[in-house]
Amino acid sequence: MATIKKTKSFGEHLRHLREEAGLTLKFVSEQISIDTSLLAKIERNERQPTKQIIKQVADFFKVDEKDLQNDFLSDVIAYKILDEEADLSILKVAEEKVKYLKTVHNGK
Amino acid sequence: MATIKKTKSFGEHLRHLREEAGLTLKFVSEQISIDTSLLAKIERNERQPTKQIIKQVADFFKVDEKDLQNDFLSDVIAYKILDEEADLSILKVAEEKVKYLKTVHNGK
DNA sequence: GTATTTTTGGACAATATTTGACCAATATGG
DNA sequence: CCATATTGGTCAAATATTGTCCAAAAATAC
Repeated sequence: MATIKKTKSFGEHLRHLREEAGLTLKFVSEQISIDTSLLAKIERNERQPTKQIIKQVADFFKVDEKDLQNDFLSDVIAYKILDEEADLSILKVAEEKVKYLKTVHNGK
Repeated sequence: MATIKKTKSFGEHLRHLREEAGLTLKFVSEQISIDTSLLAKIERNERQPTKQIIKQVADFFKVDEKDLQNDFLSDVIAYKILDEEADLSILKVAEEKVKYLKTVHNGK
């Protein structure tokens, strides 16, 4: 019960913000000037938000933009892993690669 | 010195396999029937290998296909993080999301 | 119930990204 | 030099993604 759903998907998170504020898709989408259907799809993870949209949403709901961006990025990664049916262990490998690539410093 | 470079990029790994076998790009690319220049780019991480190509390479060098695939996927993730200049901590978040999404089981 | 509002879902053109092929330029090394 | 290996650029074609439009379905209110 006391389960805090920290690990919502990006879309669920968005929806949560909106519903908590008691607002409709139509209203919010108009405020940030995007199509209602597009926002709905983003909440259902059927469309990816652009950085622009993430910024607008963050501003609108007064949450940290970087946090939202990270939330979205971790979503992308999670879905990729599910997609490819890859093992979770590759995250560790990815982490080491990031460190490696950072030191190698070929900012490519 | 005794540093084992476990965390090579996918391309480096490929190149390593090829050079260890003492083979040229031309030869290997002909064996697996892809353009020499394409294979070169893959080794330099300038082109992404298709699953097909990964399979062919794995077969050719007699390495485990799944391993190669994972190697590539972790590369993709690592580059994405570098790209977005995201914090490594999002990997932990991604991990939790994978677990969450698996239980929620909306195999979507 | 039915009217109204909200949300979902599909179709689709527009746009963006990625791919692989081709070929020239550059390196490597006899 | 010459031959062979590798790199790098360009580009059309293939592929993927986007946002819009609109209709269907679901929820909410009356």
